Amino acid sequence: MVRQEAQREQTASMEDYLETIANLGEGRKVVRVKQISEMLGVKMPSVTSALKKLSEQELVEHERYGHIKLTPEGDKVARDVIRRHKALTRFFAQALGIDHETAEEDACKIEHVISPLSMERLAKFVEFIGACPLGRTNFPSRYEYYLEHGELPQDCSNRSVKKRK
Amino acid sequence: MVRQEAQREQTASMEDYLETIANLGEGRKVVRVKQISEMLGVKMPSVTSALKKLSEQELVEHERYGHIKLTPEGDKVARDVIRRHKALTRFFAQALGIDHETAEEDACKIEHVISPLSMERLAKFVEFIGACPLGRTNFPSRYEYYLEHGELPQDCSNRSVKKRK
DNA sequence: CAGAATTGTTAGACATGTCTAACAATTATA
DNA sequence: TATAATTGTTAGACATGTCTAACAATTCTG
Repeated sequence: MVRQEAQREQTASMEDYLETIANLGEGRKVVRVKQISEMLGVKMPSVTSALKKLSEQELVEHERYGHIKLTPEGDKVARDVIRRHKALTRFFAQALGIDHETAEEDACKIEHVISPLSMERLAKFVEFIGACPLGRTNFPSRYEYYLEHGELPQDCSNRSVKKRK
Repeated sequence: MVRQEAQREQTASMEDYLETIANLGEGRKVVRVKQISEMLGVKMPSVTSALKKLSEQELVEHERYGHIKLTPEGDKVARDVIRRHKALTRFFAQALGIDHETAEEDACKIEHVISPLSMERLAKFVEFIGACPLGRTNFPSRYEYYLEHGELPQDCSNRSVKKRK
């Protein structure tokens, strides 16, 4: 319950800017203030202002009216945000069966606040159910049945565990 | 990626205050500014200021130097935050095997940003693995093996699925 | 019950991050 | 290439939520 700001390196906002710049810059594409502003749903002056802060921290290279580019350090931070984002999206979509849009929205929020430990475990969970056929057949199918019918499938009781031959 | 503030009823901060007041008030206990401030790790003037806002919204009853109490509406909001908090804590602790302290911290953050759909699914997931013995035996035990050894347990491969008799 | 200790409030500063309005630079095009 | 359209920046307002310092009320205690 205690809210003792865990001294994150970056705020959620700044992480969003870095993430967006990395995504827009994929494949050496030129990144523009306008694009960033549209992607994040903010006005251009907000972007300019964020770029100024990120430049001061040497996470972004940016000169007036000029190019926008992540520094190696900025890229490192961005990659990490993107890694969390992807793992969370996979979790919501693949493990919980959430529609992709909602999965994305939740990932966007949670990526900024989740602890490294939970993040790691969550990623492993997704890996696990993807990799383990037993996980896949026993978990998702019965889980989906449960979601749909609100009660456990027939073979899901203490008795059936033993009885099965 | 778009950050179009989903018009939450309350900000994360205000939700934290409501949640804390509800928790401190359990069993008709008197709630004090000092306690709230300690619980949330903020100074007392921050609490006074938050109480003023919440009073204006009629979520809290508070008179100068007097009692602090949730209105029925405030209680409704607080209960909902607490419900999310508990479900998230259970998920991290019971499903992912995270230590209780970290589970709490993550719940505290995520409770303010997760979508209703994901929240519901996540709760159902925890219910499911708690209720379904097949879920329990097939999922957590192999999952834990995977966490510990970094690779799948022996009976977890396409071959073994068929072979098992 | 009076002074001391504690608790609570007010006023106002500050940080973050957003916005609008006005202006400047760049780019496209007639 | 001059002008129009677009893109980007600056300046400054505003909202949220925190803090410190100073003061006020309440409660404890000798």
